[in-house]
Formats: sequence, structure tokens, C-alpha cells
Amino acid sequence: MDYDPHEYPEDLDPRVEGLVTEIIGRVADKWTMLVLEILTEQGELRFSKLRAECEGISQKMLTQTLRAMERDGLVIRTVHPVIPPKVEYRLTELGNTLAEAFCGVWVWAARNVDQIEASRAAFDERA
Amino acid sequence: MDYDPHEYPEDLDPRVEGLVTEIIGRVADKWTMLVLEILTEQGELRFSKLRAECEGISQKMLTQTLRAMERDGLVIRTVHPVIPPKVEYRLTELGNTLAEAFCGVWVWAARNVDQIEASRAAFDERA
DNA sequence: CCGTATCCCTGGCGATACTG
DNA sequence: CAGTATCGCCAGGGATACGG
Repeated sequence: MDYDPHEYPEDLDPRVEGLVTEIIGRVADKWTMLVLEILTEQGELRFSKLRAECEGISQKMLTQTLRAMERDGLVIRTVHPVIPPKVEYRLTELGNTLAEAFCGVWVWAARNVDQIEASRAAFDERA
Repeated sequence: MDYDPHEYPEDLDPRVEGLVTEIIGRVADKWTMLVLEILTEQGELRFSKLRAECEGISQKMLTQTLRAMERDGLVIRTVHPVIPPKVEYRLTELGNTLAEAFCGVWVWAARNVDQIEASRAAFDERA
């Protein structure tokens, strides 16, 4: 290592900048955010319940989203060895902190829905 | 209207829930977040400069992203009637508040890069 | 019930060329 | 320089069927 990372503010360190962008890209997608929100509110849920909550997600996408989240250490997947199978998902501590970080975005969106709709209407009017 | 919206916490109001989800989906994408970040740090930028900062974005995607952000009221587009054309973009007040909301996510990502990488390595190992 | 595998197709996105 | 238009690709994601 050529330099002390503590010389740089976290988000300006060129070593992590690319990684951060990549992680943001991974995590900032519709379904991930929704799963995060749902698990935050409802705690541990089994696959089918989670799917029902996700309104319109396909089984494929939910599985895919959960796998990626598990890989990133955001959720814990618990398989209960019973028949029929029962698999439950809950957030890790890391997942909880991410949900917390995103919380501000949800609040922002809820708070500014009207203004955004108005802006869109005005924009579409001019065109 | 059948009920008083003030009876519900903002994010549980069924009328706005769908809209919020839609807005999140719109706004939580890689390029939007990056543009938000760049304009926050650098203030007003012209198209070409912004493109250079966006490392790997195509002209099409940048135009598209900026249009959508303008429509949502996140950026102001200023056309200087000179030759050659000069167009500058800057955040609106709404854009600034969104950037602020996303700030927590950037900090989270920067702070947890190592843990995420470790989690991924462990996950891939088990497979 | 949960997950994988296969097929298929739409639409997102890059590349390129062209205009004001 | 900034933006639009057109073409073409290929990957994301739905639908379906099957397996543990």
C-alpha cells in the first residue's frame, strides 16, 4: 500500500470509490429496496409471504434478489428441514443499517410526492 | 375521498404508497445517483463536463437521465444561446434534499465496503 | 413450498450518423 | 457542443415446467 487511507475522506479515497459505486449500483434497485423495507417492517418472513408483499415480483426475481442480498451479507436465509419446505429471511445487522440509510430516501419520496407530480405535469405540458 | 389521510403515517397511506414506490424506482438508479453526487460536489456543470465525470456513461444515457431528472424537478437546465451551444445543469432545491437523503447511503457503502467484500468472498467460497 | 432450469422475447442501451 | 434519430444487439426478466 502506497499511502495511508486515513489521509483521505472516505468517499474520496480512489481505492474505494469504484467499489462504492459498484455497491450502490447493486443495492439501489427497486426490488432490493422494497425487500429491505418489508423486512424492516415485518421482521422475519418466509419466501411465499415475502413474495406476496412484493406486489408483482416474479419468483425468479425474488430468488435472485434474495441471493444477491445474502451474498452481500444483508439477509440471513434460514432453511427449516420440514416437509413442505419452509425458508425464512431476515435482515442482518448490516442489512438493518442499510435500511436505516435508505430510510431518508423513503421519507423524502413520501414528503415530496406532490411536488414531483406537479413538476412532471408542468414538464409534460411544455412538451 | 373516503378517509382523512392524516389518520395514517405518511408511508402507510395507501394512496401514496404506490407513488412512492414508483418514485423510488425512478430515482434509485446508478446514473441518477451518480449525477446527483457529482452536481452536489461540483455545483453547476455543462453537459460535456458532466459526461466526463460520469466515467463510462454514454451520451444517450446521460441525456436520458438528465431529462428524467429535469422532469421530476431535480435539476435545472440552462441553455446559453451561443455558438457553439453551452448547456449547464445544476440541482434544484428538491434535488439538493434528495442528494442529502442519499448521502447516508454513500456513507454506508463507504463504511462497509470491506465487510461486504468479505461476505461475498465467504459466500462464493461456500459455493 | 422453495428453488432451478429452460425457453423466449421485449426493451434498454451502445454505436453511429446526422442537425441546429 | 448538445441533442435527436436510427439500427442492432444481447441481457434482464417473465412464463413455464420440473425437481428436492
